Amino acid sequence: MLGKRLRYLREREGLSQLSLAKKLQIPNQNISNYERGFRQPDYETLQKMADFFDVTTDYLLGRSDSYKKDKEEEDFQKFINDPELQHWYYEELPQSEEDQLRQLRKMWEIIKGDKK
Amino acid sequence: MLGKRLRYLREREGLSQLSLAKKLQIPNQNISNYERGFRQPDYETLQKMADFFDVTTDYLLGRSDSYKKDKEEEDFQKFINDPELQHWYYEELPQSEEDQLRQLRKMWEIIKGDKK
DNA sequence: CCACTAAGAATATCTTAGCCT
DNA sequence: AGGCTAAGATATTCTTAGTGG
Repeated sequence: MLGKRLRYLREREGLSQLSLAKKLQIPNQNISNYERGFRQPDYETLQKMADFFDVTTDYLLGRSDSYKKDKEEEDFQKFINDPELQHWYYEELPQSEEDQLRQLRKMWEIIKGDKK
Repeated sequence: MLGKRLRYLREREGLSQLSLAKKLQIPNQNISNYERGFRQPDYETLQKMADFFDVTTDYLLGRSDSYKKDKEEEDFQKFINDPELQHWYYEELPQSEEDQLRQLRKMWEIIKGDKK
């Protein structure tokens, strides 16, 4: 199933196996093997592909027919990538990335308010 | 990252590695190795885990902090698993599963109407 | 009971090169 | 170019115990 999705996405972008391979930093033979279902990429490569095509791994694996990321999650990602936020937040409190994320998520929950 | 998520979900359910292993039909040593990040399950097992805990693979892999499936997709899944639908649809037209899915998706788009 | 460790066996993937259209 | 195939080398996972809390 991953093979079909991968081929679909690649051709959709008008890319050759080789050009995609270069972008993903892997040999083009691997792409061929993945698309034909002869090999399964390791998780790192799977996620590279998901990132590159901007889809979920569930979509790549054929678990979901929707390529879209979770809406809420998407909104949150936009929130934490807001330049303004970065300006007043990140420079203030040096702390672990995990703690930052947890804190930001709480703030986000508050900001979006009663939508919950 | 998968390890953390897996352990979290398992303990959340109050399961031992052994009991989870039995449910997933794999040796309990594998669970231990996955949780500690020494091994990576194949995609089949990954999806078994996602199904069992009812989360996305993106969540398991740590790509998403949201465990929730895409709302739209979830609704669609409910739709196609509706017993009534199965009754009047599946028995009528024998065709490939892919075609069925494509057709059902179109119907679903129509049914949910202007929500789009 | 529960989680972790070890080591050989089994499997899968990677790499490199070549072939076909 | 673009895509596929082959085979040895490499790396990973599985299996089957066994250890310790």
